[in-house]
Amino acid sequence: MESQYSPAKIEKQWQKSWADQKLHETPTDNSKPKFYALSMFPYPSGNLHMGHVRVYTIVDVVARHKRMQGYRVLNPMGWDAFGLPAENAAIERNIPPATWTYANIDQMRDQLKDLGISFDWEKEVTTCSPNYYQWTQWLFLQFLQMGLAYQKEALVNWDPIDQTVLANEQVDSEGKSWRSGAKVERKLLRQWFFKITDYAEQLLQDLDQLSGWPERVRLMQANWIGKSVGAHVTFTTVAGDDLPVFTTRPDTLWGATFMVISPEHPLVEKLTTPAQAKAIKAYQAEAAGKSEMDRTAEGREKTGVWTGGYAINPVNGEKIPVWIADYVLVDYGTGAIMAVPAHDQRDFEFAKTFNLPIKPVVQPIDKPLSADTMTAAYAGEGVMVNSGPLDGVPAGKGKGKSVEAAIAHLETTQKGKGTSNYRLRDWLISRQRYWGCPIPIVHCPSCGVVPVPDADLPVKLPDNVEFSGKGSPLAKLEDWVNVPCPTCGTPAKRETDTMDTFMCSSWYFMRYPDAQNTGAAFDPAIAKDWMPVDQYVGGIEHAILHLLYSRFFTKVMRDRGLLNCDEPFKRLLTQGMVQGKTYKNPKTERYVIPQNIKDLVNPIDPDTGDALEIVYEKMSKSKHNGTAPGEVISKYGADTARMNILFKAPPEKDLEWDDADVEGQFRFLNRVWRLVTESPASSSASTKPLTKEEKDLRRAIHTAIKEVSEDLQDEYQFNTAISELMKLSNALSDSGLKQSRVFAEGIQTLITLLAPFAPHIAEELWHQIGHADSVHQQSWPTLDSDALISDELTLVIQVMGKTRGTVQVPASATREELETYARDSEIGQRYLEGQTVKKAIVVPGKLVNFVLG
RNA sequence: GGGCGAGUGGCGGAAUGGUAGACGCACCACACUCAAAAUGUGGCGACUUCGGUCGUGGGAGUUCGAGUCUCCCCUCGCCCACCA
Repeated sequence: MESQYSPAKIEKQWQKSWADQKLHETPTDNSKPKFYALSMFPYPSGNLHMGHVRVYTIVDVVARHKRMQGYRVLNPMGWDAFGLPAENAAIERNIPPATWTYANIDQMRDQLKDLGISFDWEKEVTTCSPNYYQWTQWLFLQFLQMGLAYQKEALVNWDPIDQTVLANEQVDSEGKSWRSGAKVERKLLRQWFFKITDYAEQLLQDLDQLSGWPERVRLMQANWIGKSVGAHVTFTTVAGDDLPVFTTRPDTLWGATFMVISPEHPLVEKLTTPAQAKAIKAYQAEAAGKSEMDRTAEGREKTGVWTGGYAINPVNGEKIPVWIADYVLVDYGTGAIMAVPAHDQRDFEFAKTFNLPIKPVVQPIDKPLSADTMTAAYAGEGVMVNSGPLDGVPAGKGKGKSVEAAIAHLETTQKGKGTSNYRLRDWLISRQRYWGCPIPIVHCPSCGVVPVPDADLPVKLPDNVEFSGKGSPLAKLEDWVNVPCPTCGTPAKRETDTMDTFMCSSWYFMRYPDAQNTGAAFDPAIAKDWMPVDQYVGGIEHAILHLLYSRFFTKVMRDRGLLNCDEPFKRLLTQGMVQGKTYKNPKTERYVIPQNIKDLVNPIDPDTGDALEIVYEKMSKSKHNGTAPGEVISKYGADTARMNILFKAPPEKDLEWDDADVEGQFRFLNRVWRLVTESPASSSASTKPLTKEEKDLRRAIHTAIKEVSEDLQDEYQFNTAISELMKLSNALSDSGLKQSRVFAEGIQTLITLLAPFAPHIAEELWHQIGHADSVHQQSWPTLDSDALISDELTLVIQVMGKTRGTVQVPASATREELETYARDSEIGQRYLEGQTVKKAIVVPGKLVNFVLG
């Protein structure tokens, strides 16, 4: 029994035992309440890193705790397996993407199993497997049927070397492709889109339901959706074409002195006069070469060209010039603005640059504005002037009255209407890539866009593809591309674009509860039972895209009758980054490899002799600051790795990983091991009343139950939960009550409370103290609140709000008695001698504060 | 420019308006050892005339009492941003 704690020996053994017992399989017994624990599934890069260890450990503690609380828990895992790295591997190493991906998955699955995470592997999903992407394709067709998937010409990032579209995230801040390094072009291409904008208002409104989400994630989503309230106003070109604009300041319509439309606006050509044609063409060409990043950079000088054309202001019939400028974006609003230089800073700068008229229509009460003397646009309060029917209306903060009045005027005169505009744009889902889910569409010369019939799904990715790195390999496969039209049978061509991988990850959590279903994406009854996810855990980097897309999918599936929840994730925990310890030379800005440093406390650069700074930064090879989870596990065991990552910081905060700290956690587990294994196998079965020492120990035990339970209840505070376990362990060691039944209760409690955090050692010790069943199938310890009651309490004595000392008093003392105890105590006498007590503030159970006169 | 967070010992971090620094790391001393490691015990905010005094980024305020609440300022981090 008194062997040494040897994680290598026990961890493998228990992992196997749990798998054999199918301990983590999702129960099918619906009598228990459900709890769906979900962690963001990883991209199978091949190696687990510390960030993975952190998420999956967190979700595992939650899942194990919920099981012990009597829930039926679903804790699944899968692989976000499509994506560029597999194609790059194929190009660089001549390995098929599938082979590379599946090998990585096998390796990472083993690494996850080494960590002892209680995933139900029966529910595993892999997005690149045909039995998964068949249903991604089916979902695409549902969207198509619902009118939520469409094709349109769009300006996209085009890499001229690799000949593919790139996502915005794949273009660096200098507008270059992350892979080829080529300057990315803006190219107008026919692409597939999802109409997420139809759900913009719901996606915004329903953020209010998400009280279990971090406030900042909700704000980020709200920012991203970017609702602005204003009016849609139709200007007319002199030639008679409608030229609508969106504005948040319809009250300033009378101050519009020119219009600006984006260089890509469809009316540019028609508006341009022959004299201006050359300048316009040149400007358009220049704008096309710039990435959106370049065009929208702050502080840029205003540029633009007059088309030579004019438009009519609908409210006053004024004829105003129409310019093009790249600060107006084609895909925001209507791609055109009315410019009110007197009250909008951008318009003001533009007017100053090109010497265009400025006409104030809001006058501040105190000092009137004049177009000649203004140095900046005025956006403050005032009274409407020069604005026809609006004259005299107050324009204030929030622009209240004047905006309402303007909208009312526009609506009665039918020149515009109040509306909202969103920053959110439709989701471009097509990619000219091989390693993605094929879009199940056939383009037929006579029938047009034809969906592949459900019975013919999945449209499988062909094997034996050549990877050159230039363009989409699918487009070059003649015998794959050429197919008969599903409708008319005449020769037609397959869609060669694949889907954005975010498509695959937008519904994986709906698939998990029914992961093995071969006849449907999921059984709606099963999905309705398990959804929504009760606790989602993942990185903050997905705060916008993945979470927004998943929310969108959920709403669409609900509208399709396949789900009955509005939101997919009831609670969200965004865990912080795991940073590594770096030794940085502040002079040379270089990172020094730790092995070269002898003194780890006051390190010196071995090359230059400079003192090094210790800073924690994101783990990366170039900084020599990565620690592979496998190294920690083989040296100290998974339990120590888990404990350290949970203890070092609260889950939402960035965590500074230092290999040296691991020792501390290993020491703690060793102490627990010795505490348990060196205790007598049986304790006295006495029924005598408890001694004071026993009562004290019992209070420590139940305090631990209370604190750990609370730390796992609302906000997850694993770090303080573990410190409570340490306190309990210390209390047991210090108690000297090894023979007592209370001590036995303490040991049993300690092991049970420890189980979610360090599952292997808890299981081993549970068996060592004589149990045959699994600790993970025990009920979570129940709190005996009577055990928390103490006969005595420590009364704090304050004088004028300053703490002067404490005194032990009976817990039953009344207010008056507490005051007397404090006054008569040594401390009280010392500080109150010769003083007049004006009043005494008594906080029962806490303190007495004497206010002197 | 707009919005949201956060600033506590050498370090990570604890603190329902009520003994600031729990728990741990590092460090120091002692015990055990031929020695080291491991382990155990004790110490560990600063100043101090050993009575105390000061101390949670800075400044004011509310309160019997403020790390915590209010206002102003500083610094750092994140999100959005020529968004009409």
